[in-house]
Amino acid sequence: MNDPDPVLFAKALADKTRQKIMQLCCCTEITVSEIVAQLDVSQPTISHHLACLREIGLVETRAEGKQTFYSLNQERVAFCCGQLMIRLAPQTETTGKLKKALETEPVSK
Amino acid sequence: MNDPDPVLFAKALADKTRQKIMQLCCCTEITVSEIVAQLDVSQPTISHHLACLREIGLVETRAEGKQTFYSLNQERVAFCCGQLMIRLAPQTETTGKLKKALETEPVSK
DNA sequence: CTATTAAATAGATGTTTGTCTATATATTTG
DNA sequence: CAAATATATAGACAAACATCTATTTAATAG
Repeated sequence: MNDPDPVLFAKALADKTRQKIMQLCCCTEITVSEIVAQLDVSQPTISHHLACLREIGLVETRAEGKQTFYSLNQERVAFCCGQLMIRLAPQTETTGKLKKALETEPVSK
Repeated sequence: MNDPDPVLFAKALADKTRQKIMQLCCCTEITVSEIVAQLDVSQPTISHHLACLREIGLVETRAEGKQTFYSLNQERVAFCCGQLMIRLAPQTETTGKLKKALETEPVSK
């Protein structure tokens, strides 16, 4: 999947519920029901937010029987945050260090 | 000004016109008129977006006669992008390197 | 002091978005 | 196959938002 537009990426993060979901599936796979159980919104709303995140490749999906496991694509999130930093704060020391770090790690993932 | 909420920060970036404005005032001071001249939206709309960005401290202002010069607070933008990365992509190599870079520079700035 | 120019504010309007309920789809179980 | 369970989709609706025009405020120029 190609790199998301910086505006679309920001839009994806611009909601409290979605950021919570991202944190929940950040370091582990999690099912929709488990997310629903932890947040105070309906199951269709969670599914809707997951669809948003999936559309721009921020979460990945693994079906297993009735359940669907979601997990955050942390590499992509980190990359997009880095792109925002480079685009919108090119002259800071922080950004300089980030760029240098990315160079020394030629990894695209 | 205290650190902006990660959701509010993302919301501020979640608009094409605002990201363009941020790029225009990223590396130089610029007046409202100059921004208006470069983007295809009305002056009040630009002023409105600048007010959004100012509210959460992403731009700074300097009045001079009739004109108001805006400039992006790149340090703050970089910091907030870094916070997002750390929050939402804590386990990536990129994030690890960013954190390390931030430690070796104890500056809070 | 009046006219002009720069920017901000007010109010209106159409679009986007987050949420809900209801329903559909798909998988497993009995 | 029928019931139960997990998730997705459809449609409705209200709140938030991006934009515009009109107007106000503030500063300079004549």
